[in-house]
Amino acid sequence: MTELVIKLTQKFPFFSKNLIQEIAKYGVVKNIENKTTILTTGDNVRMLPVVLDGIIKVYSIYEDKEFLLYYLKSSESCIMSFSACIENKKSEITAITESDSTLILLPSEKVKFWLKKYESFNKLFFKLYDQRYLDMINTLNHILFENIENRLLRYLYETRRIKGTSELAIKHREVAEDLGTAREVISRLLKKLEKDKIITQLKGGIIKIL
Amino acid sequence: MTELVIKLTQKFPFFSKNLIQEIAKYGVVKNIENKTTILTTGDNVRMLPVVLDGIIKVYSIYEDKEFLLYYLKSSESCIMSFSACIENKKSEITAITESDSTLILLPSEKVKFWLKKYESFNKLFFKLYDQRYLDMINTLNHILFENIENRLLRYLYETRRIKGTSELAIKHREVAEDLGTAREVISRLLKKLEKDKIITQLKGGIIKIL
DNA sequence: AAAAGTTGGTGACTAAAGTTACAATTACAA
DNA sequence: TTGTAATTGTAACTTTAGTCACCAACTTTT
Repeated sequence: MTELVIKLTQKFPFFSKNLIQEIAKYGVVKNIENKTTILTTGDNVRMLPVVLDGIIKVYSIYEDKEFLLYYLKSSESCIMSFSACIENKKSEITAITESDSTLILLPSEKVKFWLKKYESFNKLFFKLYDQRYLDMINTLNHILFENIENRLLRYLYETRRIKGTSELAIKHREVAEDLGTAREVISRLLKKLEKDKIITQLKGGIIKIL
Repeated sequence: MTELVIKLTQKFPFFSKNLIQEIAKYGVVKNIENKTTILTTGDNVRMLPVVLDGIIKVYSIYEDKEFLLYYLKSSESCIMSFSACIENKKSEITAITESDSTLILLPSEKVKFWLKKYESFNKLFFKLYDQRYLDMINTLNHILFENIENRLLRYLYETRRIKGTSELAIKHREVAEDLGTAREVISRLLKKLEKDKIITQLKGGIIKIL
């Protein structure tokens, strides 16, 4: 049993031996370093990326304005790439690694085939769609009915959860883009959160959640 | 060939004869009159509604505040009911008929079964998820980066498209709820659009798009 | 037809967040 | 280390939209 098979089995315990074998055979493993763009709006998607290790940030871009849609973690795939991939459409999103990551790229033809052949594979994507859609409904409600301060707090807590650390090395500018607002607004609010003893800002541009 | 089979064949030309037969056999057709709630947040979903005729409005409700997620038209189904249905979860949405409508209710067990057995059935739901997700990304960008006036215009044009008429019988209060804003704001803006000769407001609460 | 409820119109006010403009600080490279 | 670029801080201002208060018009109920 190769290392890849072992890893795939760990990450996808609900996949059958056969499916794992096929994925290992046709998938292309790639190590990608932090802050690398793996997909941009408009790209043709011929291979579906699935995350083995690392974190990937998925953005929508609308008239030059970014907005964070979701993070991809280990064992997850990007539903927007999935749909672009199986329908031969162009990518509607931009994906950037947020840590050194390992992906496995699955050829779109095989993805379509596995979708028919393996129920567990099929189910995974329905599940991802569902999660992402519910998530989107929440995001939408937050944008509509909550003020930015709460959205910022939510963002900080969520980022801590995803990254697994309370010390977030992230620029104000980036936070602003992720939330679809202006840098000044974030600087102001972070100062306020500091005053309220919810965070501290260490030197080196690190936001520490208390 | 029964009337139902004929109708199903029209609405779902990509479904096989067998699938159509099964749907006709196990589906329950319901005629539902305008403004009827067919599903509320928290309901158990044991039957998946698929629209044969009519229009259905699907809402999310967040702390008493409604927000229009999408309209369902003929040949469409509600992905949120779908996911609730196949995973035995409770509904996260509220659905209300916007015209006298005909639905066919599919038992969740059969839905799960058809999903495996019929590729065309499986594909339909992936397609719906995809459409709805892309739609959501757009909505999100509009909320974040456009002012309410534009969002209102978009809403009016979209409603005209869905309803197939330029004379929309809709209350200001309802428009406000759909867009997640306040009634006064809508009244003010509709007056402005009237001044700008983009709409007129007829008596009886009808908004006519020019 | 009078009363009660619903809907729409509007001015005045408030709050929130986006913008401008620039200063201060920190990081980085020559 | 010194100059340059990137990042952060902040005050003042503007804009947008949400809120309040109230009235008028229209509808429905009694």
